[in-house]
Amino acid sequence: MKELVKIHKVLADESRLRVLNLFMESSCCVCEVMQVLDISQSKASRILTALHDAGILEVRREGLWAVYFIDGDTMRPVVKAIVEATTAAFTADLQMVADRERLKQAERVGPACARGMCRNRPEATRLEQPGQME
Amino acid sequence: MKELVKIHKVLADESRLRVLNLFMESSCCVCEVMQVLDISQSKASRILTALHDAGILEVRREGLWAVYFIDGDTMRPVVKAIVEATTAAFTADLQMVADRERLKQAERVGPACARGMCRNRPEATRLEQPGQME
DNA sequence: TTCATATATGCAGGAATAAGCATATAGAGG
DNA sequence: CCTCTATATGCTTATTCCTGCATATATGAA
Repeated sequence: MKELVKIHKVLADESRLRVLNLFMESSCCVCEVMQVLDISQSKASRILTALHDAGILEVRREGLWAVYFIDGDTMRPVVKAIVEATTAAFTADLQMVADRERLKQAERVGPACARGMCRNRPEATRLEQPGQME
Repeated sequence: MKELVKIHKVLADESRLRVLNLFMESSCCVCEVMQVLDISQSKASRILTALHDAGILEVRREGLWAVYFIDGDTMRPVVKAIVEATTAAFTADLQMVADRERLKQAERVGPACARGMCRNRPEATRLEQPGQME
């Protein structure tokens, strides 16, 4: 009951839905999410944390990176059913398709690099953002 | 996309979930909802309106009563899938079972009667509310 | 230890939401 | 027309939510 409210609450936000959509493509870390959606680092981090708290995502640490991912086996059945019903609607959505496409081009570099402020990899720049589509 | 946000937003509330649960039992009107959940008339009305706006419930007018109901055929597939995944979790929930049970005892009388202020049917009293269960 | 980089989080302002109260609307029946 | 009853809604207040900014924490390397 409380769990149901929590799940729907976390999915009742456009940005969080867009992030969830990325995980249909692959696992990703904070830096990739912020690149693809062109959002701030804190926002990306909070979204991933929220999806994790709701039992949708798992995390593992890989060096400096926190890699979030979906694990259908550990996900609770109720959660899984709702997530699947939701992601099913992503496949055909233009915005979502574009996001997943952009994820493929994202590099696993951090916020500094993504902002072009990294001395070690100055060539890593922010991904191009298309105009809003709806 | 906008639709997905809307659906999850309307389901991200305990009272609205409890109301949705009632429709697994049968169609109902505002007065029955307010009796079973022991909430105000305006709150019951707003909840039903919200579920209707989200495309979950339909309405028909029966005299003075507005009868809301679920129509699986007219419901949009996305909505239907999410609603079904959600209601599946209701069947085992104690609170939900109790609510559905109480709905069977509810009479289709209006707010005035439910408050015991109706001259024509003074015997119609508010249903007993059990202690909070979780 | 100290630095560099990636991620998490405390805080504050503004926006959206929820609920009660009072009132408006609508149908049924004189 | 008027009255009664059921439902819808405008207004106000309290609370919750979202986000940016700044800062803290964590990991790896020198």
